[in-house]
Amino acid sequence: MEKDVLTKFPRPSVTVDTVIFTLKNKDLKVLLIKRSLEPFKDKWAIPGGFVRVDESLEEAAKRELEEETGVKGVYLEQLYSFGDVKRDPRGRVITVAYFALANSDSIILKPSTDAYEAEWFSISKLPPLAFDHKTIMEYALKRLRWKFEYTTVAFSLLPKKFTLGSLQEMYEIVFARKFDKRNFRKKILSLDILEEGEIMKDVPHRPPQLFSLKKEVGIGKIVEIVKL
Amino acid sequence: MEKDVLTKFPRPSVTVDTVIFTLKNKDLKVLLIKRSLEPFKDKWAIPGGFVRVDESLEEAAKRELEEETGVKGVYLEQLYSFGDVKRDPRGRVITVAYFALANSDSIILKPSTDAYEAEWFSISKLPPLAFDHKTIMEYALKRLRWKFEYTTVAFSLLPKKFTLGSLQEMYEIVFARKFDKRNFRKKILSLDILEEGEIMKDVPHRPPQLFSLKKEVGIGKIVEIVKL
DNA sequence: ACAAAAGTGTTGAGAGTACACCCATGC
DNA sequence: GCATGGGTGTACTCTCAACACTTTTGT
Repeated sequence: MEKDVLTKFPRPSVTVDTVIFTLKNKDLKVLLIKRSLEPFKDKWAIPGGFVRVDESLEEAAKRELEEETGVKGVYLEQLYSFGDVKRDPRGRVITVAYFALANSDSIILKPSTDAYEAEWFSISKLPPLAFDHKTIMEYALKRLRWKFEYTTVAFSLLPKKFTLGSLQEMYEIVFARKFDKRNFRKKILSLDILEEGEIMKDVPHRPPQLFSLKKEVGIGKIVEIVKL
Repeated sequence: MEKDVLTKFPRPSVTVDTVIFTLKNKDLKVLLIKRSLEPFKDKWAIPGGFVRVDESLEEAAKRELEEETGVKGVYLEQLYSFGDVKRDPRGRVITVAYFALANSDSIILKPSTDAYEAEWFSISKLPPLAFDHKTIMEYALKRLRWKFEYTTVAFSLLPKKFTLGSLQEMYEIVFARKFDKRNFRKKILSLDILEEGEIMKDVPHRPPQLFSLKKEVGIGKIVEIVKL
């Protein structure tokens, strides 16, 4: 009797789709895969797949992410669930979207196979996307900017040790605007979330101070990084 | 062939659960229903139900909400999706949680039936909850406070015309602290989101100015209402 | 007259913004 | 010596926070 209620209703399929951001060549990029099957054959899509019965939503997202990028331990958070009746022409499919931030140095993309091609796209030059993935992408970008403004997630896109210059450059890429160098540095340092490391060597200019995020701060902490 | 992929994986059940907040007797309340069936028989739970194949997630949440409270047109937004493997002992059930804000004057609770009882609980005196509903509730409360701080959603809990006093009282209830009257009024008025209405009559004290939210502002707009 | 809530201004502290030049290194 | 990013301070403005008394009405 208890289980009856679960079988009484037709069940939708559930997928997870993960928008994976990285920073490459001074540009903000997302990973897309080219579909090799109908529907939307040869269109680009956000990587994802079906949730298995023995894994949680987050586990599913992590598994798919690792399958696609060979990377573990990236920053991952749930974005939103999309469940319009007709979002997938094959039938009723609800997707739980995630967004991830990966340091591009640590990513080893699986080589493209017959089954699919994967490629990094600049967010300013996205191709047409399958399903409702354009909506998901817009949602992810909004969330990314918000997270950059109010939390420490940005540091997950940088190596452990970084310069204030590279941090500022990253913010300028994500917000597509310049910040005043003195004000930016003053603001970041006043947050008391960084600790000094060594001085970088062998650079063709004045050697910069390296910083790292204080261990006790952690990724994702809310701190109002940038007040525009 | 296209449909094969949907049947290849066992499909989970999908529900929507909606945390419905209201303001009653100077207290922040949520609507809970008492379960009449196992599992968790006689425990209190967040109202919800299964998503039908022919309705979107939001439509499902609206339908359930109307069934429970007889109210349409309340503020409703998606909260988060919870999908731990063992969150429901009956089997794999993923729930998409919503949160809603309803003006208590406009709510007509369905009378309790054999099937279930519904009751408003003060958020400071919640009973033990079924499933993972405690987690969902905590999540909803966090989101509520955030939304009050940064957006205009609060106005959906008030009648169309309200006094600054009642607005401040509501904020004090939600944040469980006092605000300075002069600073609060100054801040709200400086946002330029209100318009003046009549003067309230027949009150046993100085008659207050009534205000309403400017039509062009709308519920949910981001404005940094309160900077604590 | 008194109870009850409405209404009203000023000041000091801290944060945000605008702005320009010198520094240390590799080549 | 020159190209390249790194590093630094001040003055103005604006917002936030603290704080107490008078007004208008109904009873």
